[in-house]
Amino acid sequence: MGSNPILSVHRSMLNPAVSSSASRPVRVRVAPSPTGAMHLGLARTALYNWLFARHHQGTFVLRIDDTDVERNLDEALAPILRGFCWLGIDWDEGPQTDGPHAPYYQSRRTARYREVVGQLLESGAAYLDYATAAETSAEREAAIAMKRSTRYSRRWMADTPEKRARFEAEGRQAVVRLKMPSQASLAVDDLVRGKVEFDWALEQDHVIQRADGSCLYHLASAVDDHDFEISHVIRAEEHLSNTARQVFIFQAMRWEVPQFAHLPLVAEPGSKNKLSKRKLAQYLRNKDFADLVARGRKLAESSGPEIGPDALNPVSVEFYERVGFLPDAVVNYLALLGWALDDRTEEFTREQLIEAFSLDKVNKSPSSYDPAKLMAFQTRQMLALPVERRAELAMPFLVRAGVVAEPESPEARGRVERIVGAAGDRIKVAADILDYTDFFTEDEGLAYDEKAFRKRVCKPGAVGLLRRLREEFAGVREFEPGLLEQAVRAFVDREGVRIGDIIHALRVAVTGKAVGFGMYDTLAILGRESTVNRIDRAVARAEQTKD
RNA sequence: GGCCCCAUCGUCUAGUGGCCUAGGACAUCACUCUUUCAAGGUGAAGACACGGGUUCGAUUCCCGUUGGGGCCGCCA
Repeated sequence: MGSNPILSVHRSMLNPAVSSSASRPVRVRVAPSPTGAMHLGLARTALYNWLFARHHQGTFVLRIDDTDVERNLDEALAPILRGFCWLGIDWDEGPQTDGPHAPYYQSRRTARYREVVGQLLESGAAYLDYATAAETSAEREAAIAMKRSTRYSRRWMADTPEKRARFEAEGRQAVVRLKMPSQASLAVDDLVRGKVEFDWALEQDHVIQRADGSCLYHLASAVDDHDFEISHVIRAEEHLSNTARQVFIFQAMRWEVPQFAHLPLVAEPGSKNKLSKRKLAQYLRNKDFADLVARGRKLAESSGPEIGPDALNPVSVEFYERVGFLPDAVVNYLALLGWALDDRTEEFTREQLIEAFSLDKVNKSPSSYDPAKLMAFQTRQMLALPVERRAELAMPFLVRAGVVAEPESPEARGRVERIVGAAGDRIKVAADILDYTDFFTEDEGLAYDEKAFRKRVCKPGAVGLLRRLREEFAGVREFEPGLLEQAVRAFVDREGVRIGDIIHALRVAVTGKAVGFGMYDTLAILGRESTVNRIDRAVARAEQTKD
């Protein structure tokens, strides 16, 4: 049908694309419903809205879509607000800050919604419907079974006072439905997708108000977008099919329709399905995702039960905060998940992002969340931080794990700085410090990797070398990496062995493990006393196991 | 099933008719450095879903096919 140019010209004349010609001040919003956790996808949508607002010196509104009042608002909202704060996405109007259109909670705007419902009813754009929920769902199922359109039959529509009286005599209660047009179509000029068309006849007569007078999402959303003077509705693609019925409300009310921009979905690792909080078990099959989750588990082990399930789920923003990601790294990664400036720029500060961001460079196809790539941004930014700062970020994890006492001593601080310095990019997120708590354990409590111990320390000749090296260490002027290296090199020369012949045994003796940081850094962190003690202990242990 | 959307390396992407023997990043692999593990250095492999048009010329425009996704609630 689109192949006939005359027809399409004709059609587009009948149905001019919806677009606001008047340039209004930029006002955007993100409208989370309080579900108790901030989904990564919401974070990305919020970020794009925020960047768009900041780029255009517009206003970023945070509105709480809590028309479904079953949940405890405060409890469910706090983690979401916290997510915004942590990411550094600040809102100009919304909870706490308020603003000219307060309140920004849908649950407190019901009077206004009812007013609009009244007007819609009056103009004939909506009608009273007396079907029960059971009746409509039975009808819908029958339609599906017969492979017919599931559009509501309007069988219980009360379009005359008589019908209304009759239904009410039956004890029925009315909901309010939108009366969708039965012909023509709507073309929406989407800022990322271009022209999108909807056939009105296929649109459902959506319920906008329940029998108890409470209003539903589509109505509330349209009313708020109008009342809050939202100029651009930037939201996820899952809302694309909702657009027609919302535009219908705008048009019925003769309101100026905002511009729409539908963002590609944030998809699962390695698939195009919508990323979901509930599919954690499945995502664990992805190695990079599993690595992330492992960090959360490690953290939970070390710091006890105050950590809830959302904090352990990388689909939720809270996870990244908990395990010590840098918010800027997450923001940088998320910005690039569905948007790119050019063929090479990947690192952006917030300011650069604001400067560079535009909707016309947003992609159309879903983008899979890739934990490995996020980690690359994180590692890069982490390593760019001075060692003092990284130590500062790591410290709370050690305190919570109970290996550093509070208030921390200058000695502890110095030691953590040395550990962080020696660890280099092995500490990618702040919680990774938890891999190195052995530096804080008592010498007597050091556990050994048994396999490594046998291979390295129980090796013939190793014990003798360790004994003599211990004496060497006892005499080193200062336990400092450079001097330690000199001492060890001199030692192996004297012994006529290669450095590899002793260093592995030494590593296992003092750390219990086969792998670790640079040997001299390790020794310097441990200090003379621990080094000597640990060698003694390992030597004794090796001699015992020999028998 | 209906409607809507989408389609470049494994992943994120550049590309808007000739600059493309398709560029970058992450991941992968190899080599190198090395006291281990990382990191670093060097290099390699790796994509325009398919079929028709339009055009002197298609990754790029059009149509179709296939594939993927979203929505079809008295949820948001």
